Amino acid sequence: MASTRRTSKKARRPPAAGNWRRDLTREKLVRAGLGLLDREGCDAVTMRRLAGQVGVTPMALYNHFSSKRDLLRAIAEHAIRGTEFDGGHTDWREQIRHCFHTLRGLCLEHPGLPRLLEIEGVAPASVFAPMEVTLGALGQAGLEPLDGLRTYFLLVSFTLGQASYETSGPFPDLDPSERIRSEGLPGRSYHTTERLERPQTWDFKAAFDFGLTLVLSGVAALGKPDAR
Amino acid sequence: MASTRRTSKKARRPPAAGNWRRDLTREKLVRAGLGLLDREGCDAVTMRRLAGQVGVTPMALYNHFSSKRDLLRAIAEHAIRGTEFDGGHTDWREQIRHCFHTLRGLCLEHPGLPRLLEIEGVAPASVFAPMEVTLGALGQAGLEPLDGLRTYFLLVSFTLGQASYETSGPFPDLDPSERIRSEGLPGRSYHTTERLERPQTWDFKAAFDFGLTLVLSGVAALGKPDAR
DNA sequence: ACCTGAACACCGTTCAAGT
DNA sequence: ACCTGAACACCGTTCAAGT
Repeated sequence: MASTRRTSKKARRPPAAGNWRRDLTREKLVRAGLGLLDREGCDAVTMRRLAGQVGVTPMALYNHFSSKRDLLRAIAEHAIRGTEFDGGHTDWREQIRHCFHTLRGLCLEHPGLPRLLEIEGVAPASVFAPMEVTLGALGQAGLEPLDGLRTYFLLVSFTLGQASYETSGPFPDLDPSERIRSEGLPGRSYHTTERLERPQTWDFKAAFDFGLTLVLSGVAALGKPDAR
Repeated sequence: MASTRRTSKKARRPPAAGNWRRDLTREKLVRAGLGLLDREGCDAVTMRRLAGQVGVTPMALYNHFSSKRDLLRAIAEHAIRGTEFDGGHTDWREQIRHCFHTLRGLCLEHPGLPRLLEIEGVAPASVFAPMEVTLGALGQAGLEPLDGLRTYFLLVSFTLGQASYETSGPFPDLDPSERIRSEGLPGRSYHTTERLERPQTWDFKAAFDFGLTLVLSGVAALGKPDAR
C-alpha cells in the first residue's frame, strides 16, 4: 500500500500474467480469509466480515473475486498449496500412510477445511495432489486404475470424515450411550451400544491409524486367495 | 385442521405425553420440511420458507421448535425412523453389507441428509441404529469393542461421503483430468492422474461395494498372521 | 482500475401484542 | 395456547456513482 503507487497511465496489461498490485491484494485477502477460517470456522468466512477485517467495503472484494465461491476456492487452494503429499517411500503402504497422515494433518491445522471442500464448486484442483500419490502407490501394489480410484475415494472420505469429526466434534450429541438414554427411541433395542464403555478420551490418532491399516490390509488381501 | 377443533378449555396437559393437536402440527411441519429437503436440498430448509410452505408466519414455527437446529434434528429423525438396519443375517459380513447398503439407500432417498447430519447438533439419536447392528456383527467377527467402534466410524464416514458425492456431485469440478488441464498447477506433476481415463459413467454402486469389500476383508485379515 | 453507498432479496431470532 | 407484525442484526449480490 505504501511504495509503488502509480497514477494509472492507461496501463495496457500484459495478456498473460503479472498484474503487480492486483495479485498482491488478492493474496492479502486470501490470507485474511484463511485466518478467519482457522480462528472462527467455516461459517465465519463471509464477504462482509472479511471486508471488515481488512478495513474495506464488502463490495471491494468483488474486484478481486467474482463471487463468494471464488473466494472460498482461493482460500482452499492457498491452504493446500505447498503441502507435499509424496513422502518418497518405496513401500506403497508407507507411501499411502504418509500421504493420508499429511492430509489429516492439514485438516487439523485448518479445522474448517473439510467442510469448506464440501461446498459445491469450492474444491480446487490441488485436492488431486493426494490422488496422484495414492494412484501411484496402489499401482505398485498391483491394483488396476479403476480399483485404485475407488480405494482413493474410500481413503479420502475416511480421512476427511474423521478429521471433521475430530475438529468440529466430539459433539456431546454423538456420544451414543448418553443420547440413547436421554431420548427414548421406541421400537429399537440398543443393548450393545448402551453398555458400550466409551473411553473418556477418544484417541483420534489411534482410530485413524486403525482405519488406515484396515484398508491397507484389505488392499493387500485383494491379490490373495481368501479375499472376497 | 378440520375436525376436532376445540375452544381451549384451560386444558391442564397431562405431564408425560399426548398433546393431541401440538404433535399433529409438529409432525405436519416435519413432513413439509423433509419434502423441502428432498426437493430442493439442505439450504432450502429455512424457517421462512417452511413457514410459507404451510401458509403461516415464520414466528409460528417457534411454538413447535425451539430453534432451527431443533427443526432440522426432527427432520433427520423423521427420515431415519422406521428404517431397519438389521437384516437378520447370521453371517457378519452379510449383516454389515446389508446395514450400510441400507444407510446408503436412505441417503439416496433423501439427498440432503448427509449434509444435514453434519450440521452441529443436528444428528438425532437414531443415527446410532446402524452402530448397534455393526458392533454386534463385528463382535461376531472377533473384534474387540474398541476396534469395532473404530471400524464403524470408518464405514460411516465412507458411506456418508460416497452418498454425499453421489447426490450432490458428480461435480464437473471434481473430474481430475479436466481440472488439472484447465488450471495450471506449478510445481506439481500429475502424470498418473492426467492420463487417467475416467469412465464416462462412474458406477457409484460398484465403487461402494468395492470399498465395503475392502474394509470387510481388512477386518477378516485382523485375525490372520500376515495382517499388519 | 479500484472503491463506495444505497438498495434488494434474503436469513434466524426477539419482543410486544393480539385472540 | 397459539399466532401475527414489526424490528434487529445479519447474509450475497446488483447497480449507479465517485476518483
